Amino acid sequence: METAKPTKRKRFPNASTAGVSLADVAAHAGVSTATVSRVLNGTATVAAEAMERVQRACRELNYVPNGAARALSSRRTRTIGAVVPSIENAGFAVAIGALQRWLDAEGYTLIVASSDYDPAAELREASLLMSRGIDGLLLVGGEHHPDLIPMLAQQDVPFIETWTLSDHHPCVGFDNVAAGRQLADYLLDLGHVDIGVIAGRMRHNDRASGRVAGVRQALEARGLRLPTEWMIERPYRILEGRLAMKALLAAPTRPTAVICGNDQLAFGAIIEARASGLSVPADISITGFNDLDFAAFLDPPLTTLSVPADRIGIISGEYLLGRVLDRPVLRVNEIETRLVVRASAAPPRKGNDNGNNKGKGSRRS
Amino acid sequence: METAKPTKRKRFPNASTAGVSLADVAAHAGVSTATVSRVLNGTATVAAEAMERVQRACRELNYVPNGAARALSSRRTRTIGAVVPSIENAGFAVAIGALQRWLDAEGYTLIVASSDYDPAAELREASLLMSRGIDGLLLVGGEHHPDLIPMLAQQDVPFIETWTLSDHHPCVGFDNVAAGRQLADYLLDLGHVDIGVIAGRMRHNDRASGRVAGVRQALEARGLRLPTEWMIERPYRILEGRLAMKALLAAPTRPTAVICGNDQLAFGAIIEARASGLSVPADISITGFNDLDFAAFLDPPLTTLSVPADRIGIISGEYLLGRVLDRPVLRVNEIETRLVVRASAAPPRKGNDNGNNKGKGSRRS
DNA sequence: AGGAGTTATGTAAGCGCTTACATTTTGCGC
DNA sequence: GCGCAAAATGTAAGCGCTTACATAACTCCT
Repeated sequence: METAKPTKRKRFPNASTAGVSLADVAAHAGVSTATVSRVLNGTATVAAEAMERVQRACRELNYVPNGAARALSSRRTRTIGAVVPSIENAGFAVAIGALQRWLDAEGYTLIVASSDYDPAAELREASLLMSRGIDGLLLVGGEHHPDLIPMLAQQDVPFIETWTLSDHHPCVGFDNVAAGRQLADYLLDLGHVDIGVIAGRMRHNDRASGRVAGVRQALEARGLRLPTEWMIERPYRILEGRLAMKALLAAPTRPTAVICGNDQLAFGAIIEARASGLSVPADISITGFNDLDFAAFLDPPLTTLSVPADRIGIISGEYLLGRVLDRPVLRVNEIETRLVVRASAAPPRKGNDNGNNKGKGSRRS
Repeated sequence: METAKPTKRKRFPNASTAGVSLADVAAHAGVSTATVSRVLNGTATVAAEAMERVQRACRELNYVPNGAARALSSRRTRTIGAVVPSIENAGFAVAIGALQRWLDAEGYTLIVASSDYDPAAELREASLLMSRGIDGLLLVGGEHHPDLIPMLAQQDVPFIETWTLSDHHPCVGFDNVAAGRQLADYLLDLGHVDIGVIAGRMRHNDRASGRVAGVRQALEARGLRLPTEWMIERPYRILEGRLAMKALLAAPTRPTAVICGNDQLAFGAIIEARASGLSVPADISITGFNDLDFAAFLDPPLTTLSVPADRIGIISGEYLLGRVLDRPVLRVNEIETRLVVRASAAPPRKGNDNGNNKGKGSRRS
């Protein structure tokens, strides 16, 4: 046991060697592997003639670099991760699309995972992304599993919270409470006092919750409140918007205006209102959120709050790569939302005959 | 020079050692790194007691594996790549979403890149994905840059062409020509003879071209043809659908039915038709393609061809991982499309007064 | 107790690339 | 030509993990 014999073993005796390695390029070009690496990465001055020989060798050999080797030795993957609540949500898709294009131009790759609005899933996905190796991580919102941020700190992975503003963490977004307030104030200024809300799922969704809180604030500032039966939560889908509006119209009294958590819910709400014989916005005003692609084309064209989701994507990329590459970055990046007034909201009908007169007294604070 | 002195150098003297390595876990658990690896990957029998010690060590040390090291040594990245024409295209988004969820359940990661319908960009993106390391690649359609397939073969990367059927390559999809023919036959059976087409961009888009070819075949089988001025190409966006319909309505004679390349174009076409004073489908029938989320909610609800995009994603995953893991796979995977008849198409009005009587003779072959 | 076979575990090579440090080459001034 | 400084290039360690092969431990049978 103490005199273990030195042995010579072959590693991977049957392994395929189809790939061209950096060493092959170096031999072909007549330089060291270090010089090949320098040429490929632009990390040092290389004589023009040697550079040309290396580049020709890469072309002639059809060299494809091994990213895992590069990541392992450089301790950088040149990959950014993003965990979003739902990939199919168009707002996130726009931001992700913009981020992916921006990163592409910077020579970086984006990996996207989804959490289905569940903080435990977000933690799990983030952990998986980190074990695959990411140089930075985009998160959505400000509410996470308690182990997530410490884990990112331990692994030294820069992150940014999007669609929200934060007192402590890097962020790009807007004040969701103010956004909700803005929509409610717009309807209140039109003369509405009976305002309902169709929100997305709010559990673990601080953005949706914040906007509803903003609506409540605006109402309370005018001595009004949001009754329980006018507060509906539904997943962000057209059909769910229909079902939510159906529930609102079935309430003992009806609102004259409805603030929807996004444009898909608003689309469904409009369809259901009209199917119920109501005219939009004459009988009931409806607003959306996000100004998705189809919003302008609805009948009537949707009044909605526009969020430049592509800016969120790009600023996230700038922040994360700024951190990776030690560039100066802003911790807080506020973007502008914009109320896009189209035709789905109007002053309430005077002399309503839809049961509102009966409920008006009970909604004053 | 001949007597080079042996030197001892420190690698990364200032490197941060924040990460816990497999060696740390091994030391903590009192086993070799090989045993830790065996436990984590389930690649060999390990005594229950040792396994428990390893798992506890991972938990106590918050061990996060280094994916690059794993990929380099195992020659597997456990990552699948996908190059799609446009990430924001909802049909592709559904397929990608389904693939991503399926791969996630298999412990694999998906990286998505976009080509903007450009074969040169597709080649570039595929090459980048390969240098990052992918175990398989999803492609869209059957038309590619000539260097792409040979490069995949050289790198030994399994691939699959989606949304198409192929005589030579792995594929999952449907016959695009037959799909176009089916839509045209449906309208012809309703009695239409004056049929226009609003297609997506067809250059390097064999799917769109195939469907238009199918429309032409159906017309020609009945002694009809598709006039040049009724063949419009537009990017897949709602606004473009409006512009295309505007062009069709400005033609000397108008079609009584329009086949749109996807539901977004159809949406825009419906809006423009109605803005022009036409009733859909009474004055002009319109069909879409893909049965996107909003199709059923349009006014009138859209008649469209439904493609199970999620099936495309999942079957792609099964095929690619089957290849990676040496499971039996089918080269050709045909999926069913389905004509979803809603309310946007109807028999043509009798005794049309929109100029069609004048053009009828010139469209007979 | 010894031998054979099976199971469990350890050793050490190496996956492909990067880069700190060492060495060589080049250019310039005297 | 020599000396010095700067530029260019080479050497070799090692990033963290996997796994082929070697060795040790265990079990069963005679």
